[in-house]
Amino acid sequence: MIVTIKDVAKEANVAPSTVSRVISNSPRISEKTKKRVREVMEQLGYHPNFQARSLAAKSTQAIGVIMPNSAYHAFQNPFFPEVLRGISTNAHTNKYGIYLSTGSTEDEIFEEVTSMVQGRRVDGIVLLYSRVNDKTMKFLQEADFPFTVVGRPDENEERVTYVDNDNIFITKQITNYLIKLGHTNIAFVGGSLDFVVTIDRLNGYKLALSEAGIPFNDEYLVNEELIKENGKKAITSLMNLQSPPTGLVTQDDLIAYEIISHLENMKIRVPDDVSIVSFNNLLLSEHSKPSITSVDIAIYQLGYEAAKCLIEIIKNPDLLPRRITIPTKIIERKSCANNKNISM
Amino acid sequence: MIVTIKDVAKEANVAPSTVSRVISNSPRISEKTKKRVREVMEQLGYHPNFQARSLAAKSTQAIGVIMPNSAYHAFQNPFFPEVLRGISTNAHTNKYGIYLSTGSTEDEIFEEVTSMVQGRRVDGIVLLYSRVNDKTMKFLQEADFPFTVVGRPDENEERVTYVDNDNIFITKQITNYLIKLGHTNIAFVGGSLDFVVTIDRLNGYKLALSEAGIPFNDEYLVNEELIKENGKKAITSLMNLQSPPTGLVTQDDLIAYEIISHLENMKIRVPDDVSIVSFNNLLLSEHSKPSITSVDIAIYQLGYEAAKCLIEIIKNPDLLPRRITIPTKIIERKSCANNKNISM
DNA sequence: CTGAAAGCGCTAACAC
DNA sequence: GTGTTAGCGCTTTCAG
Repeated sequence: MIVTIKDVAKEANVAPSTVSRVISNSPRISEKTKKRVREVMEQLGYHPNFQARSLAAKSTQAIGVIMPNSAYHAFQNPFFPEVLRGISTNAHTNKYGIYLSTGSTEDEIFEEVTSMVQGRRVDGIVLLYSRVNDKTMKFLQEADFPFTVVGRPDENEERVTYVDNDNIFITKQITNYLIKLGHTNIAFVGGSLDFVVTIDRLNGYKLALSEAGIPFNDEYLVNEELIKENGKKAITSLMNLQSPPTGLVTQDDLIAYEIISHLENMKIRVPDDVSIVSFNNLLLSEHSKPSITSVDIAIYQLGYEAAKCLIEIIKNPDLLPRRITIPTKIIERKSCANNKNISM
Repeated sequence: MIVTIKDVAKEANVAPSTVSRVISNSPRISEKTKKRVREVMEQLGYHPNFQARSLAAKSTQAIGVIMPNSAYHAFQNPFFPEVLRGISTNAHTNKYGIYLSTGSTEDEIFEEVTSMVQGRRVDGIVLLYSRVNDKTMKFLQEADFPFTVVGRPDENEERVTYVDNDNIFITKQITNYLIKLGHTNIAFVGGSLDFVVTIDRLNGYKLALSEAGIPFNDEYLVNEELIKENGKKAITSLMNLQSPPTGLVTQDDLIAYEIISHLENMKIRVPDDVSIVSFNNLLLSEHSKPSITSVDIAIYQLGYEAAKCLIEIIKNPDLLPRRITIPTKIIERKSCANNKNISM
């Protein structure tokens, strides 16, 4: 019923190894026999068995993608499909399949990764997040297993290959943009400081402030999670500060929309009263009211390069680690205005 | 370096077959030896090799998820991460992995599916779309390979297991909602008629019209793709009809946002001048201006059930095909109003 | 209750 | 250029 390499070999009057070589298109086989074997394969409807091939060749032709499925990384966020699309496009052109893992907790992720690695389910792994002191990443390093990460690793930066934006720089830029519009009371809305991306962006923000001689005020630090839990409360308390912010640096357009909605409920207008800048430049941000000034971080590219580097490493494990920086672009729209209070 | 079942066997003074039985928790092994073997496994850091197991047992413990990566299925749409989350949650609790395939064209998808099936990469497949006359689905049926689909199959409905909303009914309902508000000029914005979901929803829409005695006008049929390509043009020509619509039934909140944005540019107010209803109930739709009345189709559930049914079929191939209908809910918000022209 | 041994379908030396 | 053969690591009869 199942047609194997032996059946093909018999039918084509060659040895199984010859068929195997035809499959891998070995140059040591004459075009004539290649042609004949391929015809038989076609005729018999032969398809190589991945498991058997993996077992014998010790390569699975699949890469694992670790995608945190947590409250932190809101799943309704288009970030993930977009990176995935990048990864899968590259993987596919290199004939690699994608094995997806979505753990909810750190332990679950760790468990899945170890079993993927030890059980040889995949040839390499791309990590879609970078958190401080991550045992999964440590495990991967210690096991010397091929992996790349989307984001900057917390530790051993020089020893892992990763793809990232220059988050410090770009956040400094976008904060400067607000400063140049006359804003000095600028809040930073970000995710957990367990994630390196948050740390980097916060540093960029602080850098811009300090270069402009604006003191850092930690009342202006808002945790994204608080907004997701109870946005109204979080925004209310922010705007009820003695000197409420007139500018907001947000990490994600989705959060920006939500904040704007709450502000409007409080009769605070964007951009008239408060200016807001954000990241990710979702398609939608062009059409929202107001349209949002957002940093395009080239999500697709991030995924594409991460897969590309990973496959290079798989093919040549001695490759030196490297950092790929994906350029970003500030897309200026209508969510920012000059600070009205500038003369105060 | 790699610890195999033999190493464990030697260390525990049993035969490899015994270790194998311990792994599958065979009742024929005494608790005593189970315990001992497990200790050795732990101590040696043993992890079973998936490939070898698959090859010998002819089961991969992985399900394939086919996700069309096309312009039609805008990838920035949160639909996919959300179904995926449902699928992966269920798969994971059943100890199945997820193998992802994202083809861009019909042929690419077909190619990937055949190779997944014939190459025994997966034990079953969930199809994340249903299109008219789909050769991939036909192939799966003919090969008698376990699969489920999210959406209603075009053909052989009674012979495949699928998970869907009652799209005809719910679209009729939501159209009725508009009719009850006094709208008679109601446009339908939908995707390609190659997709069964579009066909069903269009039928629901037509049903509502006909029951209300409103003639169907095909000038009110707008193709979603046109909006994605050139929304401005599409909306302009719709609103410049002799009698422009005062109500809109849209297939996706994302499209709704975009339409609203174009309408506002034309100084047409939502909901004052035009009412709009939509599907998917994205998180965001609560915060958009105006907030959108949308059908919650329980995307997560759709995925969860599709995976559940698939795994049941894999475990018991003789199971009869069945249809799972996931209930929907209309979430009323602020994008609709009574028709001002009602007295005209 | 446990062991021995024969594969699963393929690849990769090693021959010739 | 092509064939022979010995595994890859596991499961599964069949014995005992």
